[in-house]
Amino acid sequence: MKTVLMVAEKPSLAASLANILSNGKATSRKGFNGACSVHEWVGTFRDSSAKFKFTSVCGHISGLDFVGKFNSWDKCDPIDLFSCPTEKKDATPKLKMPQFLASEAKGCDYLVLWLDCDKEGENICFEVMDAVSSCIRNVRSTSVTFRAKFSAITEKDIKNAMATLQFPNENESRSVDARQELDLRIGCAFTRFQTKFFQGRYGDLDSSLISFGPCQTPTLGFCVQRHDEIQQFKPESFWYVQVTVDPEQKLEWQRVRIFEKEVAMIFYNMVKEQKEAIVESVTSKDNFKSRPLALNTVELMRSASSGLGIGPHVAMQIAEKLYTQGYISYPRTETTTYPTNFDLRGVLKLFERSNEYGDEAKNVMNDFVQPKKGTDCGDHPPITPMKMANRSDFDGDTWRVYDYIVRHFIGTLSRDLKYKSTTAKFIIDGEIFTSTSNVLIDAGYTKVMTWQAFGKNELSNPYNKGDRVLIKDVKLIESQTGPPSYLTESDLISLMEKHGIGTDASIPVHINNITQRNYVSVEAGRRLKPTTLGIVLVHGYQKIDPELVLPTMRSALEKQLNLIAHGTADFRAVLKHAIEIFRLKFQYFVTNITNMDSLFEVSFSSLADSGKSHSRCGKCRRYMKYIQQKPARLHCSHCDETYSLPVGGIARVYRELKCPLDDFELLAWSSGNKGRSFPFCPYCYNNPPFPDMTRASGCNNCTHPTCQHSLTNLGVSSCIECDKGVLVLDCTSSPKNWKLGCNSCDCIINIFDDALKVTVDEDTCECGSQLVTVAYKQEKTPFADGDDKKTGCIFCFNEFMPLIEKHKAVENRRLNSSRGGRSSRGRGKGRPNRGRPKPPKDKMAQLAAYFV
DNA sequence: GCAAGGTC
Repeated sequence: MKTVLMVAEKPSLAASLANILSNGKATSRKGFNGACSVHEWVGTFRDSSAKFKFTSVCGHISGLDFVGKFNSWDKCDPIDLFSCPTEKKDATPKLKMPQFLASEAKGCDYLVLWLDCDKEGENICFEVMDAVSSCIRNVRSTSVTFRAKFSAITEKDIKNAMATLQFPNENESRSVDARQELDLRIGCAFTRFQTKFFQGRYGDLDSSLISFGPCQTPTLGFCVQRHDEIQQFKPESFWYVQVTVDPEQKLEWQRVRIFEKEVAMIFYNMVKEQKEAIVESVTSKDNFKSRPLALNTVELMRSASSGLGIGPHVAMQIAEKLYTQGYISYPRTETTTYPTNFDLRGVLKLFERSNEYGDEAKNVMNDFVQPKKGTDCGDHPPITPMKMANRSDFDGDTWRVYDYIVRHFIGTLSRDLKYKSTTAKFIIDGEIFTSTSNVLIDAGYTKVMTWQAFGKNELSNPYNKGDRVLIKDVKLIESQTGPPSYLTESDLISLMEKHGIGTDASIPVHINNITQRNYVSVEAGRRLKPTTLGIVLVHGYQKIDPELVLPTMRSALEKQLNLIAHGTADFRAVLKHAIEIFRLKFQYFVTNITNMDSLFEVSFSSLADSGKSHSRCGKCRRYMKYIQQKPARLHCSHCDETYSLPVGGIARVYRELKCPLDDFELLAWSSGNKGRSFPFCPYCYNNPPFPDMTRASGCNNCTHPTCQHSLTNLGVSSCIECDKGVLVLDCTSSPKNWKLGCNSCDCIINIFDDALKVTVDEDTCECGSQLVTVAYKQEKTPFADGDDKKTGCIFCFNEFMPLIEKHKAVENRRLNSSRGGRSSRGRGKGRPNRGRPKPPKDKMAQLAAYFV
């Protein structure tokens, strides 16, 4: 019997598709990666009986990244990112997706791909084929691998897809490869360049990353565009005639308003003369407010933001949680129409006993209205509740999102809101005024979607045709036009959707990005107000190359990519062309960055003006400025150089000591009272002097052979907690505090309280540790024999034991080494002892290495 | 420390 492997895009879909195709007979087991399940049954494939295995991936298997040194910000020029090699890497290594698929594919004869029917899905088809290519023979052959094309998750559609299997479309997949490569190269090149450029010049930028991206930047552009409209807005005065009749009722003027005072005055003077208004006509009509379409992702995000005050990012996190707990259906979908066979009444029935919706659910059940027809995008059914919940089952916001989804669902099956509008038309000396009353006839869906309730239920108009109504008062009112408001998050989502920026899944990510990077702030009513940084960035792009911030940039790119997808253009040619265009744009941007910089200059303070004088530069001997704002930096305004500093903590001047290599003053970094600390040279920290010293290293990682602060001279033993680190004597807070700190992990051992001096000897203990000499003031010596100075091993010398801070790891170590005492000098090379620390690297070998 | 796109 042949075996057919079938793969969906996510675990939930594999389960429901398997259930449909097996007529509910599939058995399920968890895959070895813990995330995916495998559903198995026996059925018929190509007229023979066959074993089916249905599993899934979790989105993309792999993602694109740069190779090796091109991932380092310091080892390459951003322009290189347009031409450097790239490689595919596991998207989520812990899922072990390729291994999982390969293991399930063993022994399979056919592959049927049930990935989502869009370009990303087509791309994942090829990722799946790659993953199983060593396990399924001829996986690229059209007699082995098939593509199921479905447009709804319904039995009819799915079984039809199974009966009319097609082949994966490589062109569509390649267009996604191209998009990935372009996004990566463009985004990273611009981001690295502008981040380094502006961080090297300003001290008070409120973001530690100045990112650029083909989606996030136009998204920011929308917010700044509205800001500009507000700034440029000039209020205009206008006038209108306000008539009040008796009984008290203000009429609306048909001319609404007039922008010339003289003209308005003429009308005012005319109307003012009259005592009566004549009712010329009274007309009525029924109006409707339509029940909502079935709920999709974008609408959920918009309503959460505008109605519940919950941002799209958080709203989607909540929706996903509700989904995985089985309370709602899959929350990422564009579709706004229920599948034809969807059991709407079944869902409604879930809520008949609910305290919250019971009455509404029963009413709607008895007065069931067919939902409005929306769009079927062929992805997933609209978002609906799946299970009844009570208020007490969730925290506040989760409840509010769930409550919204339920009410929206019931709303789609309710009647439209209906009201009667009656308009009376008045004539006053030829001028027309009106009065309209709106009377609710049927609250319809707003009974359950109460926030949309009819607000202006008024008394019906009392007027009849031909009535003469007494005019009580006539006024000429002056007013001014007002500026627009900042974009609401909900407006922004609509704009992004309209311009094709991001997808339903990525829209909240982009919005989150521009807030996290401090380009916009979320104000009252979830309105997005750009920050100075956001404004300056967008205006800067507009000065240099407006296309960089235009929403059309993404769609133009998509157009190019579609040529690949449709097979009308060659993948290589399109990609090469697009990369070249953006490479030139990037070059132009770099050479003209001063245009953007002139905007930064006005808004931010230069490094030279920020921070405090701190320590001396090794090149010019002048004091450098210490900028403590994130990211912490030292700036030498004379040399115009910026040196980054360790993240967090503080870097104080270290006794005016100097690095023997470059003459820079040493700093002592400390992450706090009981945290890590080490000395470092700001120059070496940014430009490691030795090949075995990585960037961002302190002196405790420096292998300088003779410097008194180096690892070579202060290293005591290999770390007792981690594999790769060395415990190094840390004198930065001596003589108050002496300690050993690991140069790799967080391990710290406090030693020799109140000691005058601690030094690391040349000799080693037989356990492999360097011996240490400690000296105390005579009156403070802790030793029983009254000696004020002793040499021994921190770990083995009994007299040192009480002077080493109790530490679990130290305790363990003592058990392994009961011997105490002095050096075992002359006893030959220390035997390798299991469970005992390895000695620090051999000093002579290191010395030799430098002089080669 | 970068992008955007899937999804857990």
